[in-house]
Amino acid sequence: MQVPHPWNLSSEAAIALQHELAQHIILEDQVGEVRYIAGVDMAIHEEHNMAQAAVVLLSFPDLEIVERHIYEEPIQMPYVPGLLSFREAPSVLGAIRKLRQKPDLVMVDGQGIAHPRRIGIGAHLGLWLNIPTIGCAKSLLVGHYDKEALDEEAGSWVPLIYKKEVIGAMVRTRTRVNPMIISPGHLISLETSIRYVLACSKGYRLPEPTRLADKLSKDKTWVEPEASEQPTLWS
DNA sequence: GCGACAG
DNA sequence: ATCTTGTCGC
Repeated sequence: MQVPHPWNLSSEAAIALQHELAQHIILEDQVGEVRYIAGVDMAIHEEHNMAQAAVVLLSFPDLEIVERHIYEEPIQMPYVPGLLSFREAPSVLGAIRKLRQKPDLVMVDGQGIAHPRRIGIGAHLGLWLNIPTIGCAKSLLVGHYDKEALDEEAGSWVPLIYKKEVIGAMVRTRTRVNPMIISPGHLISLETSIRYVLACSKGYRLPEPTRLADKLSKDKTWVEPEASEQPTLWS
């Protein structure tokens, strides 16, 4: 398939590319042993037209911080509902490139396949990296669910439906707090996605990987540690 | 035609 | 995403 591909596309070209790429998304588990989970997120400094992407690598199941990196670059694309990956993925990939250890699973802020064309930024990144990914969004892009059927207790969830199909789940990661929208990205099933999200939830609405990445992306005092001489043993 | 619309 | 203080509840 066409990965890599350019990211600065017109909306029409981007949508056409999504239709093509969506054909290659795999929702069967190909998740081997999970020892490292990465969380990624991005913040914007509108005044300087800069994007600050962050990646935090955690050990699993301990969830101890192993690595954290920041990557900055000018914003290239505007935010267009349904085309978020074209705005954020380039920066996020810049941050992921700094990882010394390859993650076994990546949790992304945004939708996985819970998207109009079944390829939100979570799924898109999974395809690009060829690594299992999970989409963890704070709000809905598309889909509906039975609000009454979702219990208030942490751990409960209900399926997210779109055009008669299950595209994800509304997951209560914390008691009496708005649910997170969870959907598989690539190389993983919905059930497994929910399992890892709950295993990474530690008393906050956002699971640890994305919660820490979110915090780091907004950090203005962060100074990237001394670049090591060790070569990366993957990307 | 009219709303809805990840971050 | 970002603009922003205090405040209610576990």
